[in-house]
This record gives sequence, C-alpha cells and structure tokens, in this order.
Amino acid sequence: MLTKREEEILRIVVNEHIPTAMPVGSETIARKYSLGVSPATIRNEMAHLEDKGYIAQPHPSAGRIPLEKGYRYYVETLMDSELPEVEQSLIRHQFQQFNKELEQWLSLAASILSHVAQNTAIITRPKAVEPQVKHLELILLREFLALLILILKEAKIRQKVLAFDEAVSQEELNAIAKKLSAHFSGLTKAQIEATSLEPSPNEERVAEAVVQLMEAEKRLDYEELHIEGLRYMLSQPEFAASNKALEIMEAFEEGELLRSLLASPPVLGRLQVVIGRENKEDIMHNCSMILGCYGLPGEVAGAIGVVGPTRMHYERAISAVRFLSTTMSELVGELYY
Amino acid sequence: MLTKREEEILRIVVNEHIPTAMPVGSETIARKYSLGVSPATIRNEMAHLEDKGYIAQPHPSAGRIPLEKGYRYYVETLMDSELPEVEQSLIRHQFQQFNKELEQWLSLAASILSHVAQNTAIITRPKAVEPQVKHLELILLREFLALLILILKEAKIRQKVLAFDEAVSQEELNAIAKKLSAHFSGLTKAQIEATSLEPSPNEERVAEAVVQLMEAEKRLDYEELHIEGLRYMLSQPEFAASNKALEIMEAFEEGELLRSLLASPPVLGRLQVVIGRENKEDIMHNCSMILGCYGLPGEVAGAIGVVGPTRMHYERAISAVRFLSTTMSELVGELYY
DNA sequence: GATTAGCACTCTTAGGATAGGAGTGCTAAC
DNA sequence: GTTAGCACTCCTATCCTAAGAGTGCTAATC
Repeated sequence: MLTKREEEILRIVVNEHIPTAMPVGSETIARKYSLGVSPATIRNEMAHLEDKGYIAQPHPSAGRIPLEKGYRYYVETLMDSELPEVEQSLIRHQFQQFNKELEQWLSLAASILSHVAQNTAIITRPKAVEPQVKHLELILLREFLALLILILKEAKIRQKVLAFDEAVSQEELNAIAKKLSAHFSGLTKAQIEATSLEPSPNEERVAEAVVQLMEAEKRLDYEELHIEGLRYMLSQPEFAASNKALEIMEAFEEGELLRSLLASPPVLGRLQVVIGRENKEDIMHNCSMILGCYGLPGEVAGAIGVVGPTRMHYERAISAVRFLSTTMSELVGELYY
Repeated sequence: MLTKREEEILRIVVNEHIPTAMPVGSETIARKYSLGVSPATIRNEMAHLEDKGYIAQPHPSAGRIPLEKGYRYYVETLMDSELPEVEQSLIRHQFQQFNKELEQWLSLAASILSHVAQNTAIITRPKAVEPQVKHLELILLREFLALLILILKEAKIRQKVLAFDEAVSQEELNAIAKKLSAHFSGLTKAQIEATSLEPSPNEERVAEAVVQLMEAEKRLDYEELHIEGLRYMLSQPEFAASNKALEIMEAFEEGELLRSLLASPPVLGRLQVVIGRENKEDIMHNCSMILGCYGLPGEVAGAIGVVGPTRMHYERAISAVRFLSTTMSELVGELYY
C-alpha cells in the first residue's frame, strides 16, 4: 500500500523518466515540483519506494528509474486515460474524409495510432469468428481459365484463378455462379463441405476452390497486418545503442513475433497491457504492448495496438488504443453486411 | 584506361571491401591473393588507382576503399552478373509452389530478392499503362447499399461501397451490371467518360463510381509497394552508428522517397544502377539502388529493385534483380487477361 | 626500367588513468 | 516527522599514451 505522498512521487518519477529516459534525482523533483518538502524528505520516500520494488537505481549514485511494478501501479492507479476531446474529434473528422473503404480505414487507424502514441502501431484486418460466404462470381478469362471472386459477409473479397479441364463459356460460368451463390450464401466452410448438391465436374471444381479459399481464410489468422511507425521504435535511446533495435526489427519481419503477440487477443472493450518481462517472448523483455480489440461481438474481431519500449508514454498510448478500438468498432459496424 | 593489373587490384579492393566494410591494405592483398608481386608493387599500383580517382584512403595511414568511380567501373567492367544456375532453378521452383495469385508472387519476389541480395528489396504491383475495365459486378448489401466490384484487364480487382438514394433490388443491380459491363468492357477511363448511354439515375451513380475507381487507379502510381528486408539496411555498419539508419527509415515510411526513386523507372530489359551521389535525394548519397522493370511491353509494367549502402554486393544484387525481373515478366504474362 | 626491401612517418584506435559531478544515505539537529 | 550538512560512491567525460597498421619514399636489385 502506498501513501498519498509516495504515490505522488512515483507519479513524478514515471512522468519525468518517460520523456527523458534518464534517472530522476531528488533535487530535480524538489526543484521542478513544489511538493512543499525538501530533497532529503523526497530521498526518504524514494528509499521506501525502492524497498517496495517500485523504483530502483541503475547504479549506486544515480537517480531512480521506475521498475515494471512501478509502471504497473502507474498504469492501473495513477494515470488519466482519456484522449483529450480535441484530439478525439480531430481523429473522427479524419475518418469521415474517406469513403466506406475498410482498407483505407485500417491504414489510417495505424497511422494515427502510431503518431498519437509516438510508437509502433499494429492493426489486423477484422476477421470473422466464422467466415461466411455472401456471394460468388465467375468471370471468363481465357478459354480454360476463369477468375473466381468470393465475397465474404465480413466485407472481404477473395479471388482465385481457376483452370478448367474443358472449354467453358461465360454463360455456363454464370449459371454455376448463380447456383453456387444461392446454395452457399450464408454458409461457413464446414457447412459448405457438408452440402451435397450432386455437382457437375465444373461445379465441383468451383466448389473445391471456394472451400480452399475459406480454409485459407481461417488459417490466415492475423497475417494480414499493418505495421506502422517502426521508426519510433528505432529512435528510442534504449534501442539506439547495440543491435537491440535490429533484433526486434528482424523478429517483426519474421512475423513469428506478431503471431505470438496476438496469440491471446483481448476481449472487446478491455485493453491488454503487457509490461516488460510480462511478455512471453524474450526479445520483448524491454518492451511493452497495449493491445485492444475491435469489431462486433460474436461476429468479427480485429486487433489494434501499440508496441514500444517499457519506458513508454502509457497515458497517450492507452487512451489512443482505447479510443481507436471504439472508433474502429463503430466503423466496422457500418460495413458489416 | 586501366592496365590489366590495375583492374585486377581494383577488383580485389572492391571484393574485399564489400563484405568487411574495412579499408584494404597492400599487405592483405599480397597475402590473400597470389599476384606474384610484392606489397610494394601493389602499393604503387594503388597509388595510380588513387590518382585516377577509383579508390581512396579514408585517412592517411589506412588501406584503400573504393570510390563511386571505382564501383561504377567494377559494375560495368569487372563483374560477372549471372545468378548461379542452382539458385535460378531453386527460385523458379518456389514460384511454382503457388497458385496463380499475383499478390503472393509479389511478396515472394520481394522476400527472395531481399534475401538473395542481402539488402532491402522493393517491388511495385504491375500497373497498366492505360487501365482498362474487364468486367463489373454489383452485389446488394442492404436496402440502399451495394458493393461495386470492378475487375481490370490487368488482373486487379477494385471494390467500392455505393449508397443509392432509393431502394434497389439485386435483380435491378444485375441488370445494371450486365449493361455497364457490356458497355465498358475494354475501355479506359477517358473512353468511359466519353461514352454516352442515356443512363438511369442508378446507372449514372454506378458509372460515376467506376470512373472514380479508374481515376484512383491512375493516381495510385507506385503507392502499392512491397518493401521487404529493411533490417538488412539497418544492420549495415555505415548506418549502425549515428541516426543515419533512422533518417532513411523515416524517409521510406514517408513514401516520398520511394516515389522520387521510382520517378524515372527503367525500361523493360535494362537495369538502372544508381551509385551513391548519383542519387538525386540527399539522404540516399550513401546508398546505391538497382532498379529493374517487369511486365509486358506497352501493356503493364512494375518495378523491382534493391536498395542498400553504396558498399553493396553489386554482383549478387544485379544478377538477382535481373533474374527476378525476367521471372516476374513471365509470370505476369500468364496472368494478363 | 620495373620490382622490391627497408625504413621513417603519419594517423587511428584502444586502453588506462584522472578529475569532476551527480546523487545518495546517514546523522544530528530542529 | 522533517531537514541541513556532509562524507561517500560510482559514473562519465576527457585526456594521454602506446601500439599498430599502412603508407610513401629511397636505394638497391633483377
């Protein structure tokens, strides 16, 4: 349990350390904040906070830096996490600039988030809990070649080039598309596989392709992912020296890392804040991550979040993720057919 | 004009410097390569090469490093630029793994290129010289809302959500789609605008959207672009120190840089090799770029290339870009409807 | 005339020593 | 409980030095 004054000092240490990345000394605190007490008193309080594991000295004659426990306490108790109204309406306005195009919204959200949080932003396309077919079309390309276009209920379009064994006409394709569209509309992959409609060889071929696309859709998971603002990561002093930044970058490019990070996505409406060594991945032990979820309950869900050094501006990051996940949920609601 | 032995020594200096990033001394050359002459002779030759501006000493008591003129001579005269047959067939095999899906080919090409050249790879989607409509479909989403799907001749699909002023049925949409598909098929944006077909208000609405999409298509230019392997850039020692890497990264994320780099794309079949200060952008003065073009003459064209430090493994990079641009041209040929 | 051995010279770089400074903890006084 | 004073510790930047690498020059050699 922390006293009022301990909390106050912890808050100051965190707030001072976040932008500067430097240890915070008692003199500095006394000078910059009028706490009405002398540096010596502050030193005593800091010693208490150190005993309790909230802060520490990087070396014996330095100021204090927050420990993970300190950040955790800060995040849960000490900070205000609402994005200023001005910024909120500014962001809303930016979204209104665009037509209803999911792709644009996604990259806009990533770009805004990265900028507001001054850190690397990640966002995935919304993914249906259980993808359902909405409609399909077949377009003749060349004699034996057709383009299958599959529209999913979740505002996604998938395409595949199909080769037939025999020559087909556009009329024939239209008939197949119409028939299969009617049969498959609203169905999931499993339901399609269970459907028996005594198909002709060509219909068979198309149905197979649909199943393949649906299968790929489920497997895709979080691969379709925007990363924006990796530069913020690199410009952090904790990564500037050594090849730490490089390692993290490599891990990101591999894609493995992200899949692992998104392994347990948060539920709608609640944010997941992972600080430092709470991360499962070793390479992320100097990093924190704020992860939110957006979408429609039980229907579609995407993830949106911020990754940065443990010394992150949690207040901005958390409020930004919270606001943008809400905004994206509203937008997806408008699109979901 | 360089003598045989000067050429030999220039080649050795470049070959030694590229992997190590260190100045190359006369002792080293004498020891590692049996040229049949003493270090003193090599020193004399190096002095000649320095006089002629091919190499230089970073400081008075160091070995030599290649200058841009040296790299240029190396690229044009001294190196062998065919990718080993083994690698060629390995790469071909990787492409065969995938179905005919442009998107997958693009990212595979970027990934392979980045890996083979050990540098950052960039690749753009193939873009039609003059985009032509192939087909269009309309799908009813909700009472006033429909999804317009536009298929372009160049194997691209574009989508847009349309809001109508009055309620429409799927039958009505089918009729519109059929009519406009027939009218617009094979036409460019300008030709569509010139077409007069006394449209109904709803047809008018769809036709407008088609024109908008085609317009966006022309504007897109090289925005749809894969960048792969930024990590290679960052791991180069010339960027490791200072924030040079950061600056370049920022420039890449801005997108401006890439647009400028691709401002004058090379013609099909010829590579463009830009070394160091030959780059127009100041920030790229320590970098080199190999840029190739792929596609079908007069029909579609995309760019594929490698960006890295001036001290780049030109032999691998150039041969890789050359091979992949040829391969991609073949693949696009198969897809182009 | 080209090549080479020898040598003096230059400049970088790594390592170690040193001084300054920042910040603490402790003690004793308030 | 708070604070002033002070001794102490340890980091950091700076300077210096010695070692090393590589050259260019000169004179001897093939």
